Amino acid sequence: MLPDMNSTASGGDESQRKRNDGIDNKSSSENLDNNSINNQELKRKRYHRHTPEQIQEMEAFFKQHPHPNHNQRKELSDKLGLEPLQVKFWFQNKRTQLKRSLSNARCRACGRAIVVDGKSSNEHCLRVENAQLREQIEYLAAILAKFVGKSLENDVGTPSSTASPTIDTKAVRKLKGKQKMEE
Amino acid sequence: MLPDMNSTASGGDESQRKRNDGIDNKSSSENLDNNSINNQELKRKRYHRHTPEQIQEMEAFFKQHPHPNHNQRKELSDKLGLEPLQVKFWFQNKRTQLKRSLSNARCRACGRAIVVDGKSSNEHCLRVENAQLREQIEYLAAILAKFVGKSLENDVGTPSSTASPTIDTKAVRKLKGKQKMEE
DNA sequence: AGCTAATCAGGCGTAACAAT
DNA sequence: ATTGTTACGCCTGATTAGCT
Repeated sequence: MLPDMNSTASGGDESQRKRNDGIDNKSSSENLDNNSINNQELKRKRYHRHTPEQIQEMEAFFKQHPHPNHNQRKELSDKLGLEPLQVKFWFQNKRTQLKRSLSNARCRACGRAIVVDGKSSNEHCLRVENAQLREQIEYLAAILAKFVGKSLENDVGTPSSTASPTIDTKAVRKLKGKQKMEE
Repeated sequence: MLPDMNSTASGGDESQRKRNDGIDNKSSSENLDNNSINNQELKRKRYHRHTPEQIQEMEAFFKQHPHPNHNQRKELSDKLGLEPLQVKFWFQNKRTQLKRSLSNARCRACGRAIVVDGKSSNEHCLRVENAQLREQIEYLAAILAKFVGKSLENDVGTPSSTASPTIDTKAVRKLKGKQKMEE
């Protein structure tokens, strides 16, 4: 099923596609390409679920190795009749899901809570806080970078334009909520 | 998904190596395993540096827009004779580099071993690190305040208040990845 | 609604390589 | 040997498409 991609001769593999820069041109109907339908019928995003066996097997594997490497993925895909890429997707989504479910406990005020794989909640809280702090530093640094230009280098005395909507980073997105970037 | 971009038909490209956007194939190794001996020559990674003009131009752009969107990237690639993907890479690398240079904090009070690759980052270290991060934030905020004056609405100086639902972010991820599995 | 497969853009780490 | 630059892989988080 899935197409495969890749193709380079060397062997490798995996692929991930990327499409490009073009943004979305595709909006709209799925296939509008009238003339070439021949492409691949596979391409469609047909909804489909993996069989219970496949899921079971993967789930079992997941318990031992939440982060399979390419060999392991290949092995699995091979055994289950899925493509490596699908296996990869599955694990990714699984991880996300797991994480989401783990974070229902709240920790914010650090009132004790979840235990993330064996680490004490205390340590965990510190780590979280730490991560947040770092994020914030990143955020600040980003803004600062915009004002300053690039630190050393020529003079930087002209921030003149105050309006710079794009500051980026996830921190910003997170802080500001959603906001499309324009420009 | 698939296939790519043009893959089908087009055919021909080869001239310059990668043209597409999607580029991604190749295997390579990740960390641990590498058994294939056979491919070595194929994998050549043609190395080359962009010309001073290209760099200069991009750098200039970077100052104004560290995060160019597709259009901007395309425009640049067009003007400079690079592929969009290369431009993308360049900006990515540039951002990383900048960030690195901005954060020289490191854990010095703690004794310098910020990440002990085994599993022993104690609470103490975390706490110290934490304090330093706060200090750094304060510092950055102060500088920023000078540039911005008063237009910041939300206070930046108070971390934990920022709502970020995600509990484990990069810090955790880093730890997990590095230490494979514990326990 | 709630799930699940797949996609996209971006970040991090790192391999490959050139220059010092 | 170290550092800097280009390129790439894998990952994550957010979204989208398609069921149930």
